[in-house]
Amino acid sequence: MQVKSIFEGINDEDITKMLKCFEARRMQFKKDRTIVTNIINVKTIGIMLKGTANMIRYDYNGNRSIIEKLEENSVFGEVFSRLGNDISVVATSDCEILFIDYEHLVKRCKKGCSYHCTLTNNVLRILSSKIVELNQRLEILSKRSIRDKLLSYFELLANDKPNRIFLLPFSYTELADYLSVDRSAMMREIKNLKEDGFIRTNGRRITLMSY
Amino acid sequence: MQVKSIFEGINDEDITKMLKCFEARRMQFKKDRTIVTNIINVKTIGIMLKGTANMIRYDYNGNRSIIEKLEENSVFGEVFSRLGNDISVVATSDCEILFIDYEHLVKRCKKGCSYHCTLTNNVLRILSSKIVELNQRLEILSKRSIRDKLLSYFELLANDKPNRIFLLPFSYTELADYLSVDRSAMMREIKNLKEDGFIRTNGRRITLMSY
DNA sequence: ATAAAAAAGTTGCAATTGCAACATAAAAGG
DNA sequence: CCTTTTATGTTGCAATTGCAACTTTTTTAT
Repeated sequence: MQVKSIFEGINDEDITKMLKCFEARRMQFKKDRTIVTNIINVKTIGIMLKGTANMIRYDYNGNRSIIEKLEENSVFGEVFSRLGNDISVVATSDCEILFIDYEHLVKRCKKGCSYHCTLTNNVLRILSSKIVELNQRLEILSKRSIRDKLLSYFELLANDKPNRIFLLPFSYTELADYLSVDRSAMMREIKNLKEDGFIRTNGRRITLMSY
Repeated sequence: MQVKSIFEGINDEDITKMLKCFEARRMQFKKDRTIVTNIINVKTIGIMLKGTANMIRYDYNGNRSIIEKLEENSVFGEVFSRLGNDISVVATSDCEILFIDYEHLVKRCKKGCSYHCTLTNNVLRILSSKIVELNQRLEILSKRSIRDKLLSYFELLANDKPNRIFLLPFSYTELADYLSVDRSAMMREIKNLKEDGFIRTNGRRITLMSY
């Protein structure tokens, strides 16, 4: 999530107070370690303080799906995504995560601290933007062909970039898992898109040609 | 959405007060009328008081996607779904909808009315359950074959039903649009599923056999 | 620096899917 | 009640996709 995190607009002093009040836990994970088994079945949310991770799922055929890419300040957890039994979060770099129980976050403390209001609004904003993201992803996955999936994803990435040049946030292998298609079929389609003049590529730097 | 609506847990008297405070508008729509053009580009949310509707999108190939089925007490709007330029909501029966500006809903009024807290928590709960729904849909659409899409959707529907018998909430034509697949290919696959003993059907009443 | 591992890139082929074009059944509308 | 529309059900065929099996390139680790 691109959001400045849950504590945006709250001063450091208050954040420190809250973290104590919420019994927040700070944890560190090495690259390639699985993060989420620690918080499963609990209404806990994680805030990525440093590093990156992928939220992934393997289906019974062994196909990997990348559900979400987590970056700095990303917020994740069962409330934000369906962190079901078969979903895990794997660190793609060394990272540091803050865990907070969702209940603490939402249930206003009796003192009615002023910053609680800001906090709740932040959570609302995060949930809203999460919904927007999910809908974008749905729009992509609802395309019937690999070509259309690629094009609508690229359109999303190129949208606000000058000259419609953007950097793919994935490796091509990961991109296939993100789009839920076979990697080799996707590579073939990318080649076709290049030949048909829809895109130009230079590694992960892609230019989406204006039609 | 299955949620009891935004006002759950708030007494009728307070609701009436709030509706005035929020400048809520009540509108009626005949079957097959488009609802959403009225609220587009505005941070307005709709609460379905009576009737049903579909949230749909047509892509440039003319394929219809059913994004969501709206029922009584469903809440919809840009905050809850990405009601973009190409998305519309069409009444599938005569219906009555309450429109409220989202800003009013979230921004606590100065008086700090007690029920505002309940309201905010309700909105949070609705957004959370919306996210769960979107993730379920994503899980279905991320399946690589029509067969797996059907099976995971049926699994969802059968989950809490006795004998795993459930009623399809769609016509088969709509189901194809919901799963983003070709209708005839889907019908063929349903036939295969029957022949292979995975399901039994009687119209829209489907039994998902235990494996 | 070099070996090992991962990613990118290819290709043939079989399986699945979408498309078009139907027939039949059911529902809606007057 | 009859007509018209919509939904369901089928099928052949062409196009797309997934799968498997590779080679080449790039990255990572020692």
